[in-house]
Amino acid sequence: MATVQILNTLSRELESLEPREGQGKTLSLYTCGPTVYAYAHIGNFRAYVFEDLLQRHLQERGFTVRRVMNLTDVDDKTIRGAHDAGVALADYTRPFKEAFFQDLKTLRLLTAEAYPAATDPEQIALMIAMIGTLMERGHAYQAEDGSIYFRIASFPGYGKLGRVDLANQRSSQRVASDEYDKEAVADFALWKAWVPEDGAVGWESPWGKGRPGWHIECSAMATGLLGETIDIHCGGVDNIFPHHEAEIAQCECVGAKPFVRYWMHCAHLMVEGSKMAKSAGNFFTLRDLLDKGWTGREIRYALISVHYRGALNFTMDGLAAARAALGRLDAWWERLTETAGSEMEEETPDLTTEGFFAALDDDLNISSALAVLFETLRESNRKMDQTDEGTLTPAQARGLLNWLARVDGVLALEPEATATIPPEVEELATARAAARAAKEWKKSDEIRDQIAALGWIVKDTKDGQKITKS
RNA sequence: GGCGGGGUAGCCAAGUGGUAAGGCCGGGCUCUGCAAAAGCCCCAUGCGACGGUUCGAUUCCGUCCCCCGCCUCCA
Repeated sequence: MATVQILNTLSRELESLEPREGQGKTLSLYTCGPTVYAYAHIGNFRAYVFEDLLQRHLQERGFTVRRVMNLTDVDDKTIRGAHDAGVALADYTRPFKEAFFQDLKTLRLLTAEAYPAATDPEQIALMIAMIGTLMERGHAYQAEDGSIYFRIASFPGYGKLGRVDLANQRSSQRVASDEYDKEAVADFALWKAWVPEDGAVGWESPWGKGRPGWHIECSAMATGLLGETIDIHCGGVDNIFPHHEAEIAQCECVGAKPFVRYWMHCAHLMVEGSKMAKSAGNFFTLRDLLDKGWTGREIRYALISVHYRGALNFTMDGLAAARAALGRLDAWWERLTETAGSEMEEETPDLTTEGFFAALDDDLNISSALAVLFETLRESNRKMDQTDEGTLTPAQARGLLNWLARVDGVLALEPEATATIPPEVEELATARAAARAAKEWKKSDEIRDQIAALGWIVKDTKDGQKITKS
């Protein structure tokens, strides 16, 4: 059995993914979710698609994956958004949460075991309890503004994930302005005391009314739902520091040792060669792309086909390339299905197909995996082109289809269910077939135009007409 | 300034101390009444630059150039 190797951000080394003692083949996976103050953008989805690929491949390798993803539904941006819209916080975030779940479906992302939200009462209670423990142990303190801060000086391990030496940091201007109450500039908020701008948003706590800090949210949810030690924790590289660093500090000071065994981070994406930014006009939500006519699976392909640790340059050309590649895959799939016919016995063709999974074992080397897929496509097509003894047998085609089903368990790129052809189009097609049989080409072409006018495309193949939606 | 990722054909992108996967585009051919689709074939003397080690380097070492990210709440 091959082992799955991944690059652990903590060690910066390739490590074999092994479950904990006594956990059988179960791995827990915590993934940082969206802040629901707006529609998630294509950069966010790059991370989610990477995590989905990871989960699916682990499952293919026989692991049971317990995954949790959080929803941040209270922070400065959501509060400001609700205030500007003149609605309650929950009413402001609800549509974005719903949209998020729709988007997950569009991109064919597996559903997590739980999607805890920061404002869930039980999560707030967990966070308060955790902060209480940190206070008792001297890892946190209340500042003059009433907020609770984590005392970084009390945790020597701080900086180990991001390899950050706090003594050697350039002081940035945005730190200096409002953080006047803290013992040290790097100390981060665990509990933010209520201020008038918070309006109706706030929860009672032993330290007064307020709301949780961002970092404590993930710490509480992760350990609360998955246990003190999490196997894998993922996110974007920008979360390494300070977010994940803070999570480690909080959890390990409360008792989890270690908090996370394997950290994995994906690189950012760029759009048309530059950093995605609203001001640059290259900022896309998933919806924006759907409106431009791209499909979820095309976007999924474009996002999944570049190794997660490399910067991904997301472009319209890239989407077009995804569309073309998928079209080729679809045609092949269909051809294999026809060749296999009703044959159910499978025969393993003489092609090195297992390399697909072996490539993914190597830190999710998707490029090599896709290379195996396309090489298999070409070689089997070559066989199907041959009419004599070199041809692909139905049993071999069945074998390839079974392999393809496993491959697609990981890639999730199967064609959309074909739309049913309306009766009037069906009738026209029959008439056209008759005209073609009679070699009445002009009539045949006219009917083709009529069918096109109804939104369908006719293609003549050696096996007769094929009708697809335009 | 510190830390990290990266520079491979028109575009995207693997990879290896021994002579460059794969995808898209492009070209050719096959199929075909036409069209479209599809299939097959072809497409990097070279892997940011310059040195060095080596029988041999894109791959190792050194120097340099460029791009991107993080440095306190952005995937």
